[in-house]
Amino acid sequence: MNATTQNSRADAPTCAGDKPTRARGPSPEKTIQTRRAITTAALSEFLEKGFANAIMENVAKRAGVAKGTPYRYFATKEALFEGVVREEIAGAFVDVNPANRAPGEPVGAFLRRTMLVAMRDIETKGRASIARLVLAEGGRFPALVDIYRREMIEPLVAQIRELAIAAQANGELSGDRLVNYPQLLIAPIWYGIIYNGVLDPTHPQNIADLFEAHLDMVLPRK
Amino acid sequence: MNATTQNSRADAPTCAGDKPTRARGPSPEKTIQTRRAITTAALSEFLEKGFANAIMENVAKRAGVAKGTPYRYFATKEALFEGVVREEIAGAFVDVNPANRAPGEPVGAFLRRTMLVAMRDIETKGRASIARLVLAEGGRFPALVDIYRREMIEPLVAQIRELAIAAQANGELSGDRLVNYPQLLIAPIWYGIIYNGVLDPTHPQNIADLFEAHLDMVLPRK
Amino acid sequence: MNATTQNSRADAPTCAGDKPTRARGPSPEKTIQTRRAITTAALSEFLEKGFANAIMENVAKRAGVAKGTPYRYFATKEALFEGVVREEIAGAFVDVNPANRAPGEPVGAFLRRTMLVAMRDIETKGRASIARLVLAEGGRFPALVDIYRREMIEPLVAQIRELAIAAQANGELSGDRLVNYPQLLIAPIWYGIIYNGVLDPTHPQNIADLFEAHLDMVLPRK
Amino acid sequence: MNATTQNSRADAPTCAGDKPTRARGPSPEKTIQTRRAITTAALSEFLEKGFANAIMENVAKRAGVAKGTPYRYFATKEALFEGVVREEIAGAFVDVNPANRAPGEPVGAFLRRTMLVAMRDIETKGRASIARLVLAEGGRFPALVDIYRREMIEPLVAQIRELAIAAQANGELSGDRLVNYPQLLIAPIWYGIIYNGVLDPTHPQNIADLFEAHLDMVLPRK
DNA sequence: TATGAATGAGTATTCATTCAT
DNA sequence: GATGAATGAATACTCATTCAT
Repeated sequence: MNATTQNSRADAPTCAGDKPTRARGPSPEKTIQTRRAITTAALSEFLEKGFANAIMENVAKRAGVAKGTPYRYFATKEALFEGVVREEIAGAFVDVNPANRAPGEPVGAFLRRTMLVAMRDIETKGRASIARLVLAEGGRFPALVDIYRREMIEPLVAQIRELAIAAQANGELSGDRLVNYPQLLIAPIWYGIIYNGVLDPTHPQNIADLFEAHLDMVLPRK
Repeated sequence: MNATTQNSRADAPTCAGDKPTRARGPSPEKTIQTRRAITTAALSEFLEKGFANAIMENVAKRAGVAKGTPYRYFATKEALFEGVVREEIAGAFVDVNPANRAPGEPVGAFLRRTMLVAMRDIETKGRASIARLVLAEGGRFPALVDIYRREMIEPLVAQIRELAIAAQANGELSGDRLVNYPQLLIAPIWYGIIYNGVLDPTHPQNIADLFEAHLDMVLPRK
Repeated sequence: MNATTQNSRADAPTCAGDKPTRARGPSPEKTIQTRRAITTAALSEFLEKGFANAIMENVAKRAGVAKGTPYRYFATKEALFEGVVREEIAGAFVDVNPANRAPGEPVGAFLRRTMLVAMRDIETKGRASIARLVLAEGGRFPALVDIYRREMIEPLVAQIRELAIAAQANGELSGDRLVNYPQLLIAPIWYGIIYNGVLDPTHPQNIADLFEAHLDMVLPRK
Repeated sequence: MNATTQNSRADAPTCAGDKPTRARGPSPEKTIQTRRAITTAALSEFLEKGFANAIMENVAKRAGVAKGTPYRYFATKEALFEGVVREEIAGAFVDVNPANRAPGEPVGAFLRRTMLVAMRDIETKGRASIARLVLAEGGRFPALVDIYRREMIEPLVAQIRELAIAAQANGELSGDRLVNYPQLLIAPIWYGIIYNGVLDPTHPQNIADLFEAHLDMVLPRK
């Protein structure tokens, strides 16, 4: 807010006439950094422990701030959780916009070069973790699930339905099952997510491979 | 089921054909009733609130017993949770034993008359709920997941793999994707489970329909 | 372990006309046995854990009876404790009655052949344990301490005072310290009791040796 | 004692001779006050009730803090007990270092002007109470007893042994009983401690008088 | 008399949240 | 804005005691 007015104060044992280059007042950059440190720390904590077992003081420690500081950014633990997960959800969308399909490009090919590619790093980019968090805590945070559904699931399913229609039109697909149940296309991805996260974390499956095999069955190349 | 344990009184050696020897002390039947009341109550509580938010005293209240009574049966909240879920898991197995396939019966037909049928009541019989509980709490209860995987997932996937091989052999199935990834067959079920439980409980999908559509794509009739 | 004790009932599947030598109704001997089993068990439990940490159910188990049985003999845990300790106190008295001193026998000699001898088995006979129990729990059980003082300490100290007077009279003892503070004679015994029980149980002192050295200083032979 | 720790604020580098740099956060002095209030309260509670019957909430109340506050300083009731008793033990040592004996001063005289004097306020200074606490709870807190033995008993007994040797050398003492059993010198003190604390609190003995009479018998003046 | 299932008052402990500095 | 000491509601768990059988 008051840009460049305030110093971290510790840096400013300013006695008479000893004035720093920057004026006093809170530095907005620092605030933003602090906030990011807190959300990052909180995400880790929530991913590791789940909401109920996450401890606010741990979040503060991980972020390198005092116990009370997170409360300056989020009024409650719940608000922190929702805020953090909401932000992460926002960046996790997988886009298979039919408009990007090249003219004459088979739907299968299009999905392979877009969605399948996105699946390669679903684990490393944290998207799978967020999905698991939503699954585990969704029951207690319907608002979060609403966002997730609205921003992630529904748009994706809608795009897939369009693609299914196109695939039906160009003969790649026989029958209307995928048109009626476009979710069937992403079901293996969810399976991979829960398998790797919960069912058998010690023997993780490659989600992309799983998805590719599924594509091969449902939308065979050629 | 617990006939052996509970009838200790009825089995007791009686004299002139009349009343049992064991005349003193509390009745074992009551114990069994109490235990059942507690596990039932606990299951509801855990399903509603999750492990961390379940309150032992609520369990007792729901069961109509005193606060301390559940501790006579389960040493800790954790033991209660594991005990209850374990018992439920035991009764949730879906069996598609290939040995039950009629000679000459197409694999698709077999799956439709066994697995698809089982899916009709997956929600009402509590199997879906248990699956969700395992998903939500599995991170904190690896032992539970181990059981679930060992008793539910792995046997089922093994059976499916066998069926996939059979399907490949009799020409129902082209390619070996389902042989390599038999999980793909049940992925839609998991999707339905998490969809109905978390992603959009207000618009539940019919899991059987979803599964049937999937079967139609992967193992078309005729 | 308790097979022998507990099946007293199982051994008597008495049917019609098969009548035991003893009539029915409670056998007074058995009652007495049960009572003794309980007090013995309770003493061990209290000695091991102290009053507060002693558990009634453990007492019952050690005694080979059901949880409720001790309550038929002692109304409360406190009553059990007091009853048990009281009984033990009764049997622990060390008698140095001056009347037993042989005519002309030096007081020192008399004490060596009576009290010193009693000290040899103070640990093995449980007298030291009881003393420690009284010390540790006396604060919470003044009534117990009253008994202990009245039945053990005061009579003993009175006897010692008499002996001190006699010793003074016959020239064994110079000065009236032991007449005024007869407790000084038994102080080393108490020291030994607390040393062996609390201060350093791993290097127990021989209480009799300690007491003898003390006697040698205070009432030297010849 | 804690001068170093507590004056951190006063020591802070100040500018033109005015207010300290550390302007933010709670004051460390208050922390020290709180801690002391808690340990003091805890000591009273433990002395009155013993460990098992002491109630944490009472400690907090006595200290004038909230129920949770003691846990900021001591992780558990046990830690609080050990911490408090440990601190008290540290300040309770009775020193009769032979090096302080004046040249030519009789050992008896030395003990009268050092140890006997220390005995005058053994009850008022809380040393007797601590000893009783160690006696009563030592069974459950061996670590505490270890400290007590290492810091109090053993050094004292070692010093007494040295003095006994000196007394033997200068003819004050005949025989080697006190050299072999130096504990005999302090036995009356222990007797007084347990007598006043447990055996007959309503008729407390003057421990110093008791000890003096003992000295008179063992190390007579002149 | 004896049994042991059930009771529920009593307590240690945790941790989100507040607020004086 | 930031700090971290203090707060106190919430809860798991224990165990003496009761009483129907």
